[in-house]
Amino acid sequence: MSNRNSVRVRFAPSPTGPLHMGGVRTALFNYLFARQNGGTFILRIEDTDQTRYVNGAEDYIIESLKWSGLEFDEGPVQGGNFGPYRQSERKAQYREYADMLIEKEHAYFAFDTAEELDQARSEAESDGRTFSYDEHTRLSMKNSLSLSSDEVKKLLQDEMPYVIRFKMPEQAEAVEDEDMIRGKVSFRTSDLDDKVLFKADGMPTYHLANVVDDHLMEVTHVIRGEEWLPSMPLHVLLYRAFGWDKPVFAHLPLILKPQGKGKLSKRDGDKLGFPVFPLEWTDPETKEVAAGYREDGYFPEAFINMLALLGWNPGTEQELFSKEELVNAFSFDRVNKSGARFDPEKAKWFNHQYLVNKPDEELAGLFGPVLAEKGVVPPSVDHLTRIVSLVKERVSFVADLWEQSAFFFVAPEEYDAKVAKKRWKGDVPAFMGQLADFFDGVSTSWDADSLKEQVSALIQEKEMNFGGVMNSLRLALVGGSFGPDLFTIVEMLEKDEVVSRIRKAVEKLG
RNA sequence: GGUCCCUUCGUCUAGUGGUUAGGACGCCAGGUUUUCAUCCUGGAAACAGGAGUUCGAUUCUCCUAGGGACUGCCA
Repeated sequence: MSNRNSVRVRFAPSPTGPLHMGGVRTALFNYLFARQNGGTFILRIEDTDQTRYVNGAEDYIIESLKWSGLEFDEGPVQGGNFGPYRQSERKAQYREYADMLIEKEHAYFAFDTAEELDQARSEAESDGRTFSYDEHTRLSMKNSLSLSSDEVKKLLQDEMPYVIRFKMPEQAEAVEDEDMIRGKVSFRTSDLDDKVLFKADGMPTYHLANVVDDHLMEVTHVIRGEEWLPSMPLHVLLYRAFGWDKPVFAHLPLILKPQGKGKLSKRDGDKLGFPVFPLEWTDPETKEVAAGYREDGYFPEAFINMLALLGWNPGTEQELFSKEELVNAFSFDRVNKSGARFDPEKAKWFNHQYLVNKPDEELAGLFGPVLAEKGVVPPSVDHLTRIVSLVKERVSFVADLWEQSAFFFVAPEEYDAKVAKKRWKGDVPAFMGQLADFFDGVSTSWDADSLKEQVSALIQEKEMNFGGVMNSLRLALVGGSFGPDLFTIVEMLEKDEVVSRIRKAVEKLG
């Protein structure tokens, strides 16, 4: 590594489908660590499996990171000094490194067909064992270790398909590594098998490509999901076989499903009604649509904040963090070892916090398109801003502002039956007619305070029940028993509208 | 099955060899709002089990149980 002091980390997803929220969190922790250390955040596309490549997945990954605000410094879009950043475009070099290992006798050719391997596996299974391609079995398989050099030469000349396997050291030893999150993690080589490094289709496997690229790209810290922990010893051994310094590893805890067993999956989202993907995704094959946080109305800052607290905590009681605050506060010392169950309710709470803290003008701007969708002629910016300020504390999402404020734009067509039954009775209906006449006759300034004063006086004069009248008036104006201060509503609705809504209610409710 | 990782309220988590085991989400109750929501106050709610070390373990060690990941010419 040329420059040991500068931190270089990478997020290396495989374009086999939409990026999972767990993937975004992995990217986030890489990003935070890079920014905190003035380092470089790299995006590398690991597309070595041609059979699993999904169209549009790479664009999806890039757009997801962009939406999440995780800008990378080097990657397939903007390039960099260590490109290309797609493994398919680095294809040529991997063979060279595989050959290097063969030369050093750390790897060998294996000619076993998929069928032969399947057979070996099922035979072992019927014996109650598990087949492992390792020092005990490799000599009974078809490879350059078991065959004579002439035989191998001939097979190669005949263009017999083959893979290149790593030769796990025969001498039993413990492979240890100091993980940034887990501390010392140890495996015995005798438990490990001879993994394929180079496939018959001319592409490297993840293990080879990953180690070679991390080395070539001068990656200093490998921050990835816990699912990679079992392959850590192989990777350590590969670095050693190449004679390279290994990066520092950090294996992140998994994100588990909200209920039941196992890690979070796409199905959980469908079942429990929350997104597992940052952006909406339409499967190019089935046309199935999977929900996204963006489309569901989450703010990227809230999404990122929520994700950061899933597996990491600041050690203080602070829960709301801007991206900059996260960069400063983040530390691997405070990343948990155990998997974290995802809680959709808490995700909503985060969004609510961000929504409430947003300036009313900004929310009004975001609310505009929702109104347009509802066919409402948008009011002035000032008016809309005021409406938003009155109802924003009641919602978690911009789209929900509609149900809390629709009555400001559209007169109610229906009235909450329960409220009507409880309030709209006795001498109230008759009084409501008088109230409409009163409002109609108001010639003084139309503002909440003075209207409240006058109406209160009227109620007192007629010896009406204040609560009954107020709730009935609310029912007439709003259609239900919810919403902000009643006289503020009266003021904002303006005289004609208030009068007409009361008369309409009197007519409809009798 | 094998290997490895993990284990504090329902969930996310803080924490210490001696604490009333703290906070947040959610839930419940009361207050404010003559509505609803917000907000405020309060409440229920956890150290997986068993040994050992120790004057004393939730904290250290071991075992058990439970959970998870991996075990592919997938990543």
